[in-house]
Amino acid sequence: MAKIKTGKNNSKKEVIIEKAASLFKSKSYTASSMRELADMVGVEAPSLYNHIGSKSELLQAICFKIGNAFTDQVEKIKSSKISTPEKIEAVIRFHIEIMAENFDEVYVANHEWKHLKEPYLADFLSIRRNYEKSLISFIETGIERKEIKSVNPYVAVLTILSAVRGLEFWQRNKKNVSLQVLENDMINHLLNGIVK
Amino acid sequence: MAKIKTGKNNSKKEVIIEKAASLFKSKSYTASSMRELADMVGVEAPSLYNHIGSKSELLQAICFKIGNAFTDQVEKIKSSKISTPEKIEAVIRFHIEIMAENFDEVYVANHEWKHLKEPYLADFLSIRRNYEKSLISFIETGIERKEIKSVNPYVAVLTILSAVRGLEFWQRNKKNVSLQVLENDMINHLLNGIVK
DNA sequence: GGGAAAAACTAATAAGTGTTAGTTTTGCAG
DNA sequence: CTGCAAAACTAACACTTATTAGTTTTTCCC
Repeated sequence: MAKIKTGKNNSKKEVIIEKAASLFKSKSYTASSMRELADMVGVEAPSLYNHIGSKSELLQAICFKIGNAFTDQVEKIKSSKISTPEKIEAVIRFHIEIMAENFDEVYVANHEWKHLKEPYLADFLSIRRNYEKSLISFIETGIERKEIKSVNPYVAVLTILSAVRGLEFWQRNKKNVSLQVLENDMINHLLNGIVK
Repeated sequence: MAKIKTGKNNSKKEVIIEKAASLFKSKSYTASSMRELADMVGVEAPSLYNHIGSKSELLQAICFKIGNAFTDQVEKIKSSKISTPEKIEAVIRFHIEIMAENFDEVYVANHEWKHLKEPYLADFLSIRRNYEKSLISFIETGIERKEIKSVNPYVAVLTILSAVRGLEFWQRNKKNVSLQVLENDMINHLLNGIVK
């Protein structure tokens, strides 16, 4: 029995997950009710359970979709032979890209992962830790190769990742600053600073 | 009738707010119950209402305490006659300082302000917007004075504020990186970059 | 069109929510 | 020691929560 297609090329389960991401983003996971989600989907709450297992399964789907997207991208960069500044530039670019395409999901993964249940919480944190380690080793290699100043790699990664995460605040100024300016300026700032 | 002092020099209301910040930080505002908070204070839930008006009043107290702390500091810098890079350095330093001293409150203000009720939500957002504007005008002045590269001021502020906000992730590595290294490295990174 | 599976519905449950009412205990001023 | 106010308590309310059970409707292949 083929899965039912609704509208585009998404199963109903995927539609529910998308709407859940939007709802969880605007109201937070705990403050979102299955009844509200059902309203958005256009159905009564119990009907959701014909397609999903539970509320927390929705959060899991969102968090791991995003976690895996970032991990996949960083693995690609790891195996490419470009300079360290170029690697960092590539990281910032795919962060912005993933965020632009999956804004709600990224937001939810960043803000609501705390409400994952074990063992998913531990798994998610492990994914994040590994991702961080990959970036730290980029910086370490760059320092060895004298491409990067002799800084504390952990602090550099913290600074870069935090700055990039802050893109979630950018939306409200969409009109004033284009995606291109944002991307290029942030890369320049994080690589070369802003002092003349 | 003097306020009752418990332990140090805090009224019971202040103790409740402190515990609330700790609880809201670890479980989020919506997922925290007044019964849990009461447990932490060592009292039954209804007794809390002898000292506070409501759950959301606690969130208000936390958010505006932090919002005002940041506003006060930025006003001081505004009226000091130092160079723009020095101003930015000062901003980063007091962010780290306020965060080190009021970790839970800063975390809650950053993550849970969404659950403020009107008109407090609008007030809080207004405080934040004004704070951002102050920083943007620092950068603009710096560009005029040729102290700062000709960058988009909004993006520069977004980058700096986001990086500094990311300090909330630092705690788990307290052992590895000292506060001094963190502070100095981040300032250097955000001013001068990391590329050799 | 008949039949089966998928997915919708209504009704209900058990647990947890913030908060109020009413009462008892505590702690201090005179 | 008396009296009074502050602050604790228990009991309860009105509501919302995620989820299950049981039933009816819809969808779709043959």
